[in-house]
Amino acid sequence: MTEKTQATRRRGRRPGGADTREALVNAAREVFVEQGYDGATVRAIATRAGVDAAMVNHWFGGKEGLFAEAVLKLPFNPKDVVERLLAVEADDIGEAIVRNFLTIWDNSRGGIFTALMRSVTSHEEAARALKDFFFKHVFTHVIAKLAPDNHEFRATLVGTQIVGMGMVRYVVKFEPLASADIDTMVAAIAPTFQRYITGKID
Amino acid sequence: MTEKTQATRRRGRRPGGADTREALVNAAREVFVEQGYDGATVRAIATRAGVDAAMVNHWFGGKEGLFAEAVLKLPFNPKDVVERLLAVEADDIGEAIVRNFLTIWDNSRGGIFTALMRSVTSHEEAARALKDFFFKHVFTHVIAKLAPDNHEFRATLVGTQIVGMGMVRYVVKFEPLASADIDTMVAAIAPTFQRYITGKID
DNA sequence: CCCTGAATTCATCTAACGTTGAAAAATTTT
DNA sequence: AAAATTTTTCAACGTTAGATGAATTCAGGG
Repeated sequence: MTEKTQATRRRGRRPGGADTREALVNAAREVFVEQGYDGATVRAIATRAGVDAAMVNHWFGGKEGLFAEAVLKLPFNPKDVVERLLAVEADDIGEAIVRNFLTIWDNSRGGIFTALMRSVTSHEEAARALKDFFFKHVFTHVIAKLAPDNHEFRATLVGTQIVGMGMVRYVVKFEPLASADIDTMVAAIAPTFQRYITGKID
Repeated sequence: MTEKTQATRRRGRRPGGADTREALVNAAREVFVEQGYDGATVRAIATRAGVDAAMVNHWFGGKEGLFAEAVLKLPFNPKDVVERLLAVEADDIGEAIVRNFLTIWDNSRGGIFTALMRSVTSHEEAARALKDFFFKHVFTHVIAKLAPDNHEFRATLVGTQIVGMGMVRYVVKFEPLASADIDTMVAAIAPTFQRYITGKID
């Protein structure tokens, strides 16, 4: 089995357009998701990418640089989400939030969300990144348009329910919520978002 | 400087009733809070406790045992919380939840909560502990008494908002929510809990 | 078609980790 | 008070991590 059709890897530059850099970023995303920052080893990432561990240093200056590139550089495409959220009527914003985020996160079976939370709880830089990027750029945008007052406080309230929803569904995986279909989640949670954005909060 | 008033520590049993075990548990709680499971080193914990790292093995069988003892053994006294929550009227349960949890957690400036989340996101055992212990024993108790139906689903909904509240307030520390006083938090979030427990969710 | 530079692997290096076993001192038991 | 037990430090081991420098191979410009 596993007949050696290829010669044993020799050193030196590899032929063809093999994009080592991209292979590393993809592998890193996977391994960071599965293992967290500390648990993920440079060697494991390099092995999965099919290259030598030294390439991490060559291309990213080290593990930290690869992490910044692979995990902190948005796996959740905020532009699209913001656009879709800005398109809905004020009364439908709660439902839109639940649907959009659950759809995105369910796609990776929660892996991306879990990785983000692992980073946020274990990595100072990641917590700042989430704060500045996610909340400030995504939410105050949407909320400044729809909320009557207290934009910033309302944005943080929305944040609590978003993060909590993901934590229970993907990280702690508490049933029956972890397996609930999206319609059920919408019925239960959308009113919370709706009130945090357009309702009375004091 | 640093005149050596004490003789250099010699080996052998120390005189007096110095409780090494307890010193280790306390130090471990601090270091696990600050560094998470992987980041916390046995040596750092032992140094803070003022003893040798080998004592961790002697008293707890290893790092894992110390973690179980220091972090997984309830820093939140569930008995008291459950009692207080069971005492309130059905219509006041939302406010009671916000007040009780924020009061407890604010006491440690969020350190205990942060440690728990770090453990939950990085440690399988901790996630299970939170699930079985916190949700099942604490919430289904309170909720089974007050909720009309769907006890388990309602309990998980409550969980989402509790965890999210703590994550934004203590871990990500997003303002203005992180510094909001408890009355403000009650006004904003209590209705969410109230609805998750006694309201319509489908 | 050579020659410079970029890409890649390999073999190490150093540092840090959790753990262990033996030695020594204090306490407890007999 | 001698013997047995418990507590503690110390030195060291085996592992594993991220990083590095030299050697080697390919690509591209003149």
